[in-house]
Amino acid sequence: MTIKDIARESGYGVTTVSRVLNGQPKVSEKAREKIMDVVRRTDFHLNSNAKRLKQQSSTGIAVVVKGSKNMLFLSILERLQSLIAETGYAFIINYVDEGADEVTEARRICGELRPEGIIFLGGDHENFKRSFAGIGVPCVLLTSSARELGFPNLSSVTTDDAFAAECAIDHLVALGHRNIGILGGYVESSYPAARRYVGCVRAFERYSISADKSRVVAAKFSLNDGYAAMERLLDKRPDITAVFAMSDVTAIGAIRAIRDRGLRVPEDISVVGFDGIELGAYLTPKLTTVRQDGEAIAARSVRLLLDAIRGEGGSAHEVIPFRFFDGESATRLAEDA
Amino acid sequence: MTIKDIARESGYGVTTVSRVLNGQPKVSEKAREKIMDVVRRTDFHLNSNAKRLKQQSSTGIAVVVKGSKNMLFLSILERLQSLIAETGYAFIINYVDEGADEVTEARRICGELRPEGIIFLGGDHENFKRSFAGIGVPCVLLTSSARELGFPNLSSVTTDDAFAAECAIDHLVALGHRNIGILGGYVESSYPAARRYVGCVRAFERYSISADKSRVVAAKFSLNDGYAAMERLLDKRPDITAVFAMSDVTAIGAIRAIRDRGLRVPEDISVVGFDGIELGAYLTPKLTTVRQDGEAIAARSVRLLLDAIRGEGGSAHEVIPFRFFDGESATRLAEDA
DNA sequence: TTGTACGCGTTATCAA
DNA sequence: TTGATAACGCGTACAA
Repeated sequence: MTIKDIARESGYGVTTVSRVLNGQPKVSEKAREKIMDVVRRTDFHLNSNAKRLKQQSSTGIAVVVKGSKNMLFLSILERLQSLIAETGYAFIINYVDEGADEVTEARRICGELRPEGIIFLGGDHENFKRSFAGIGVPCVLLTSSARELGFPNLSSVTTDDAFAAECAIDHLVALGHRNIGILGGYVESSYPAARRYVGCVRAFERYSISADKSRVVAAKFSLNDGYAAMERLLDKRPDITAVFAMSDVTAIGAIRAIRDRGLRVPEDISVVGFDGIELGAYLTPKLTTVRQDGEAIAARSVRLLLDAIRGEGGSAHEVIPFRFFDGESATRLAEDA
Repeated sequence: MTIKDIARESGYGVTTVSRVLNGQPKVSEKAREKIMDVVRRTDFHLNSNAKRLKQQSSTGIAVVVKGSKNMLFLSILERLQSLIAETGYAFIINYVDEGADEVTEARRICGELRPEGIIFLGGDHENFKRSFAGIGVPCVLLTSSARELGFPNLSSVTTDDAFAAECAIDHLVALGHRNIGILGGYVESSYPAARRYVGCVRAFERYSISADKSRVVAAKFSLNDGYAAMERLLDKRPDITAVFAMSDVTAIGAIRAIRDRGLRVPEDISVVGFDGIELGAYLTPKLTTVRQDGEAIAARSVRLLLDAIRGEGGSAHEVIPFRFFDGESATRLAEDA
């Protein structure tokens, strides 16, 4: 069943059928009705491969997700999909492992699927430096600033990670904590993790707290990595009274580890997370955290990408405001501690 | 940049280039090397639109997800994506709201994107009865049996929902509970919810417990719906001592609601969930639940779909075993209660 | 082993 | 307002 069949069936030519199907003007009402009639009767749909081949356009918008355990990504992803669905683009999703090279993967996708644009949900700057030059379509990197990468076709939307982390540490210090552990992402490969670490150090310096490496343990943003990292931290520094986890899932894993050691949260160890996933407010204690505005991040990034696809405006690097959420998982340090 | 350019550049014809690019035999080693050389140098990729147009094939495998709040779906989705990635198909994802018509949506997708097959993650039998006949490609429905729908191109992979729910109730009864509330999905539109309810009733009958409708509250599978449903249940039946929630996220929402009323879990109210999401074991108390084998569900469904796409084997309806996970959120009914 | 030429289904151009 | 026809880039009969 092709446009030719519809043409024959309706008594019109293929051009007219094409016009009707694409809602173009310059078609008589009579022709439109007659053709739509046949189309409906036969449940005909345009072949998008042929259409895109002809129009030199492509499959849709590809999303490359790095690290699927991160619940913030999941909520952003959901938002992205509904925003992209509204535009009529297909939504092609690809998960890559946290250790994988998302940019090389994106190049492969570009070659095979020819997306109009790519959204990177998480990404390693090193990979971008090494391979991004080969990518021609507009891209947006989320939760990691690409400003200093300086690619003309790469925008980014982020939270001010350093400042947000600083706020988290501020909060803990204000509660009397000075012996604070950090469960981080991998600072070398994760730009947000690096920024958050910078924020921590900045706060420590302000309070003249030594930024002791022995209180920092790297962890992927997942429940079990948070758990394992917290165990290591407790082994190395049983004296800590508070922990800042660079993602909420890490924090949740950490809380489980703390409890499995027979300690309480927040009485024995205060925990502050990062992300502000919906789940946090359902936990007991409610997770104290820095809330990234996933909705806004998704909305802005789609906006930037669509503008870039339309050729309007070059690359932009936006910073979305965060909010500190004062939950119950961090409390004042007991006087006698 | 097309294969013509590569042909010209390499001094060979398009056929040879095409053969090399598709790894076909009947090409001299010299030609292969020379051509691959040019391909690499120019970073050339085949145009998938043209390729698929020619091969009458399509975009990839579409996945229609109904109800994105369900964390079990998320883990299945992740698994699906990596399995499908291995096959070389593109992975096209579409979320539809829990109230929406996923089958009509799938028909739209079929028309526009021409996927080779469709995986439905959740779905309403009514929608399938009404509109599925228009879909020609092989499909698999997950977490809801399509056996009685009887479509030749619709397979399904499920858990034995009725039996699993029965086990959950058994567990509660064994702990001494007889006044058990149910936080369910919408029985009219969700087949798994209906099956789970059947299992509950079956268990109640065995123990001569009245299956009182006043102890049943419908809820979508999300945190806030679980919360709201539990509030309604507590209003209607403050005398319940245990709750069976038809999904883990519902259970987590319910636990928050119970605690916000000043009650304890499990001391005052025992809670059993359903799904067995990874998170459950990180909560305090650890969630007692029925664990669906998401990994196996994903693996089997991809297998079934690929077989069907290759024209091997018709529709099949598989049931994946579940395991009861005895956590800490359900405990023995206090004697004096 | 290699090349020529055609057609996949659509849209764009141009003439009617 | 309409229609014939030429691309779009690829795979593949068929010929060499």
